[in-house]
Amino acid sequence: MSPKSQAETTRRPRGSLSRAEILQGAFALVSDDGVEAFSMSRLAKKLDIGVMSMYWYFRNKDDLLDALSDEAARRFAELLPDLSGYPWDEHLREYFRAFRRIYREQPVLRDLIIMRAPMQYRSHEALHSYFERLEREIAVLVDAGFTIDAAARAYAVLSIYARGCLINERLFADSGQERNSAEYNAALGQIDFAGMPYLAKVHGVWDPEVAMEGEFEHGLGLIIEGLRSMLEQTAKAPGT
Amino acid sequence: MSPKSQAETTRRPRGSLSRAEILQGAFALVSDDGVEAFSMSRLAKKLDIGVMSMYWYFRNKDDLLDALSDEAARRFAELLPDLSGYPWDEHLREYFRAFRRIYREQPVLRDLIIMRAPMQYRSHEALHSYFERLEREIAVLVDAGFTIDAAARAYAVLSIYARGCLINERLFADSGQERNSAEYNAALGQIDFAGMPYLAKVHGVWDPEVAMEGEFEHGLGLIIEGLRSMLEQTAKAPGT
DNA sequence: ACCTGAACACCGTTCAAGT
DNA sequence: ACCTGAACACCGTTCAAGT
Repeated sequence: MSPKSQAETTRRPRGSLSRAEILQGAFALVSDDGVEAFSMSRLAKKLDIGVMSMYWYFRNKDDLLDALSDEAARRFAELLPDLSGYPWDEHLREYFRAFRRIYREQPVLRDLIIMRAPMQYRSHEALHSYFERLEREIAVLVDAGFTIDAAARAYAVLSIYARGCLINERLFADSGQERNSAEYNAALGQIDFAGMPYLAKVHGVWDPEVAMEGEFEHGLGLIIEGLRSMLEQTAKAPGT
Repeated sequence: MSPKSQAETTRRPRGSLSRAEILQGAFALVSDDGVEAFSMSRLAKKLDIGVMSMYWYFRNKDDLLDALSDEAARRFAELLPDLSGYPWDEHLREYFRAFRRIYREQPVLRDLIIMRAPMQYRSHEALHSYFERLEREIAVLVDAGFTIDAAARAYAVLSIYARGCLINERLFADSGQERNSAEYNAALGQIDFAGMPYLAKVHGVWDPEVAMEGEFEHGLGLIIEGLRSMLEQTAKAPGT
């Protein structure tokens, strides 16, 4: 009956398993059910192996997830579009729009990269290609007149902001399902906005659904505007 | 010998337990050992009660943690300084400096508020006092000439940025201990910066320790600069 | 109404094998 | 060298009591 009935007592031959096969299965599992549903037992069952077999290739669960995040970071980098040719401000805007779009379209990548440690590039190759990307982004800003430091910091600020938005959206999404929309809206309905004239006019904005859409774009514009203002000031200042 | 020897067979009297006592114990436990170390069993042992006793007051672990976050949000609000009297830009800067300082000084609050769902204010009172705070912050910006919408969005952008920085610092802190500093630095050492002239000059900045300190301030200044620039443009535009 | 223990289905990992 | 099952110490929660 079960597909196992044949293999019930068979043991996998020596070279039949591999790091790559485990990672591939893990990626599929996280894709389908999310990181929080991922467990060593479930992966073992999916791959039809003993749980302990994976401990030959990975020290522990965390080590496996780290390798998985590294793989996710590689896939993410491949999805970034080529944006050469834009002026610096449009370049930044499009870069971080693409950044957000990719993570929103592929929740696996978001869960493995954004929601886990900020530095996923543990392997040498991944780290190298990350730095190359960074170098190109910094170059765009330096060519536009920013100092190297200002360029690096600008990229960092925008990254943190974009990551913050994605984390916010994620946390809202999975807490907002049952308990919040009910309890939160009930609590919200009871609020008396009489003493809060300003909030009364915008409190529609605090509806998560409404807020998130415009929010990211607005902050992106704000930070780029700050950069433009900074650039103009330093351009005037030195004089000679 | 053990303090339990007396009470070994005694059963707690009816009114001896309370929501407040459980939350207090839970807060202490999370303070001491962090959220990820928190478990129902540990809390029960600490309070010297049966594990199931807590399920009379809370539906489940998540429900308990939600209530705990609500309590944490209340404590956070009390720690915010009064900043009336500052001009709008200095006000924003000081507000979010205080925001970050509190969470850095009290990791419990950070773990319970920043690292969990973005909307912790489930109870009516907590939500109300949050909105009152929001109203005051928006008022500062509206008085300075911002539209209500721009003011609300400005606050949201700065919140997301500040939260993003705190999350980054947190994730770095607990992943950076053993595995990263060793493996990451090893990988970093192998990188050939020959083809990356800009990064070669700033890559000290990417050392987490160095980066984090100036990073927050820089982004704060950048966003406020963007706001100033926006304010000047709208002030000129309408004319009459 | 309030507190509890036994039992269940999970989890990650150690250890001592098997081949 | 590579794969495995039994066993351990945990976890959250259901259920069926106790008082």
